[in-house]
Amino acid sequence: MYLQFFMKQVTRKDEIIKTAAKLFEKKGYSAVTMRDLAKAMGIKAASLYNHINSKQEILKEIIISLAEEFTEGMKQIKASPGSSIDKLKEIVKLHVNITSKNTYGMASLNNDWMHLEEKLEYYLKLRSNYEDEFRDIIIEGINNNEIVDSNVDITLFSMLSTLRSLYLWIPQKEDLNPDELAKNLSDVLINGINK
Amino acid sequence: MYLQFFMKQVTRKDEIIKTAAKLFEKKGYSAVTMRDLAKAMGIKAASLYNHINSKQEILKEIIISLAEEFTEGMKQIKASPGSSIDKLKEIVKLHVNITSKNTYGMASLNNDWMHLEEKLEYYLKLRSNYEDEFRDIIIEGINNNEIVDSNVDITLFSMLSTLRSLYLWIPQKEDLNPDELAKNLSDVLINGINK
DNA sequence: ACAATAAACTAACAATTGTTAGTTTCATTT
DNA sequence: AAATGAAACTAACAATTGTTAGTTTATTGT
Repeated sequence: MYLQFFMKQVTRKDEIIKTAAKLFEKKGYSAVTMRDLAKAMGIKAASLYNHINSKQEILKEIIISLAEEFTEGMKQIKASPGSSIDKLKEIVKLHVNITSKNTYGMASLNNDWMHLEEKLEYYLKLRSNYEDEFRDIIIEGINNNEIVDSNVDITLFSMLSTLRSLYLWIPQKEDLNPDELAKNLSDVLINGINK
Repeated sequence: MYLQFFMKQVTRKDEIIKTAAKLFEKKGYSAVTMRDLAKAMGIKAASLYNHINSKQEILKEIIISLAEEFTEGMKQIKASPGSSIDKLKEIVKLHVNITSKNTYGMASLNNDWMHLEEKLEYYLKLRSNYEDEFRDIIIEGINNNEIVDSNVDITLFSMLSTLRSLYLWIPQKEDLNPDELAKNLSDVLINGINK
């Protein structure tokens, strides 16, 4: 393959994972059978095992790679210059970008993480670290007099809930491009809706 | 039973539904077996069928009653006097109250509605009506110059996402009472966090 | 004491589950 | 032409699934 030097090869395994994510989004991990997945791929269930080791592994690949993307993004934002409000805007962008690229996977991340088993602990650690660093930015903003001094956890909760639900809304709003969505969303989240 | 005239009787079926909701919250509808549910009730799986007709029925009872509660609440808010902002505050209260009373059921409402089958269409209708009336209140507020004229759908999305995620946060914040939570939440959602 | 009722039980079922073993097909490389 | 390797296949498995039928147990009202 003469493309492999500058373009990441899409393996059969990748296709299976992508198709699985689509099915998981509709019915959830537990309700999707290996025969459902095989049918969606146009093959027999047993053939899937030439490419993957287990159903579990598919879920793990979907969720952990996304969780690590968020971790990496947060690390960069934390290290960046700019005000706390700027950093919050960057977090919004991070969520919009990752979710736009992989809405199906985000559904699994949000709804099926409890079925991770061996990787569950690792996932929970990434998630709680992420929330802690998010909270730190809010606290920093309050101390800098940039952010209004209301209940920190409620502020965090409100922003995170909205950002985590993005996967539900982005698919049906194709007219809005990611940059514009991120801008509008930042406006509402940061400035509120009161006139 | 001399209490039945002023207190609603708690039947065995009610206990099963309540226990099921707890299990569904942890692992999702599909991953919970009738044997899991029976074990949690301290009985055998077959005994459940003396009280319920099917696994499906349990899910239906959990979700539809909640959906109808929201529909009824929205109806009252719509008919109430007061500004659009007042109505939005009432919607926040509605969500906080219903979710506080039944966090487990709210998890099913959010994550397992797609498994409703016969009642799916009815549920989807209630939900889209609810969203429409929510949107109408926002639009009314913009026209009255109460609410800032940003993208209506993004405003709706942001508020609804936060309110729908309440079931994830209320259980771990027992110190905060519902009224105070509703007040703080309204503040953040309506006035934003910018100083 | 008797009958009625609620709520549990045992035993079993047909279907579906994730997965394994071994085999075949077919395009590419030697 | 022969060998290789990727990717499909058939057939089967042991376990688990929701559910039914028929029976036993305990409590309550007459």
